Amino acid sequence: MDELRVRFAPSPTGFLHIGGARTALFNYLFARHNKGKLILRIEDTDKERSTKESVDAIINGLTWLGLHWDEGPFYQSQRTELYKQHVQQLLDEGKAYRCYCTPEELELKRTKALAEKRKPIYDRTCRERTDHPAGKPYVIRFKSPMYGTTMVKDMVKGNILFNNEELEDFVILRSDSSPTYNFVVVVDDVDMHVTHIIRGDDHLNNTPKQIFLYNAFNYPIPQFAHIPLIHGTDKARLSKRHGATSVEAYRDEGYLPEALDNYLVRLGWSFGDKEVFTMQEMIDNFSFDNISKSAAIFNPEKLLWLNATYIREKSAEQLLPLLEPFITAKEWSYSNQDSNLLRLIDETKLRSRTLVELCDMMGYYFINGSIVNRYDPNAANKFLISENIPILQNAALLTGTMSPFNQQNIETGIKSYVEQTGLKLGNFAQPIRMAITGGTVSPGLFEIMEILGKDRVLQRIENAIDYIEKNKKNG
RNA sequence: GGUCCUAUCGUCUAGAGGCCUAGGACGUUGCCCUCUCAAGGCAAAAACGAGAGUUCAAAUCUCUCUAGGACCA
Repeated sequence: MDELRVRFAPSPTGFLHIGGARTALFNYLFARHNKGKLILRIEDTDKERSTKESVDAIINGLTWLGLHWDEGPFYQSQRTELYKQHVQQLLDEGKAYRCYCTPEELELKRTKALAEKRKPIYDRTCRERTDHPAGKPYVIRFKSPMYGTTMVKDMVKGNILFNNEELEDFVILRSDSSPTYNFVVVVDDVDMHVTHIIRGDDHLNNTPKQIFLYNAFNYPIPQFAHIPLIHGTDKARLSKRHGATSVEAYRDEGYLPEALDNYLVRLGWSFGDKEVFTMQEMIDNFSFDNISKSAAIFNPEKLLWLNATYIREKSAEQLLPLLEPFITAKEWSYSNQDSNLLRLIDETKLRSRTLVELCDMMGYYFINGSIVNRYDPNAANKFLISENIPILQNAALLTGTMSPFNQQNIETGIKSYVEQTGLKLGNFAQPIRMAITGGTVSPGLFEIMEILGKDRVLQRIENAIDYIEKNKKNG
């Protein structure tokens, strides 16, 4: 069994969030780098909190991120028989025992221990008990070693030594006969022949207990890699309070999966000064030698920058299908063959950091009638004023004479006009930009004019003049 | 409370005792380019948590403290 096998084992109790996604990514990269297998295991033993929606969110999120698994998804809820067998096995071998202590008794022992400044761990009352009082509820505890030390060898943290005296005879089966987390994880990892366990370092303290169980099952201890957690800006563990933390939310906000993957891989992992990675480069270079040991704070600004970088690198043809859901959400329509739209995307993409921004910035193109009701109010107040009526009128005149109406002609036409009149190009251009796009920000004016076409440009300039005159009367 | 982990610019990080006057990236600021906004180019500000020790030499090794975090209750 020399095949390397790793697993990603989320609980379906929420959405696939950023931290989970990064754990999945590291598992995926490690598996691919080493030509191993990635197993997806859904840890849905908590029936109260596990939902089907959450499972779907995990699967959709991983798929969207391009993190493909080789086996599974396996569901713990369907493996209860296996866990029962393993509990029985430990019982039969004398490695576990029934404990009849009641919660009240345990609480009493704990407070007493605390008062006497002893460790509040289970005192092993039932460890050697041989009677089985009928009808009395019990839990099953594992017989932990009482002395000595346990070494966790971790690819990230190094060797960590735990004192066995600190660890208690932990419960493996609750009184309602449901198995506990530490037990189930080990049974599954043994059953699935997992060789490397890559998970958040919130599990580090569970590891010695799990090592006891591996030993009890005579299974070789897997290699561990406990990766540091991701924190929010307030340094607390990343949670819903920190805004969008689910992978699907980022998708819906117009982020590209390659940007999110790239951002996440650099959170805790580095490869010299390199910042931008293709998936293949990540796979080729990934190793636990360059993982940092400390928690990382999630920085939305840098993710935005990476997303912008990836958007810029895509062609308009690649971008258009990605834009589709955002465009249709606004009830705009378009044709895939529209070369003007493709040109506009190419121009606008270097001004947008997300697909949502990109889509929003092209609104003036999708509207065919008047855009007066889309005017940016501040910009309209500044540029659509009586003093600018002559500029707009002259722009309309110029536009009317240009043939063919293309970027080149528009540019030379407008520039020579501006030169003759002694105006500044900026003073001339902004009112026109305002009239035809509804705002003060857009790609190059001459190109936008060509892309919109002569008819729409003329129409919108007229609308703008009307708007000014109407406002004059009202004001 | 106990156990465990962690500690370099605001943030992600490079750094394996001398290549460190601490490098890169995001962000910030200034300048250039320019029809607006971006992009791009150039430049700047910005960090080794504190204290002891080891060493000729410490961001790097050791210890203590401090601060964060996680787990167990």
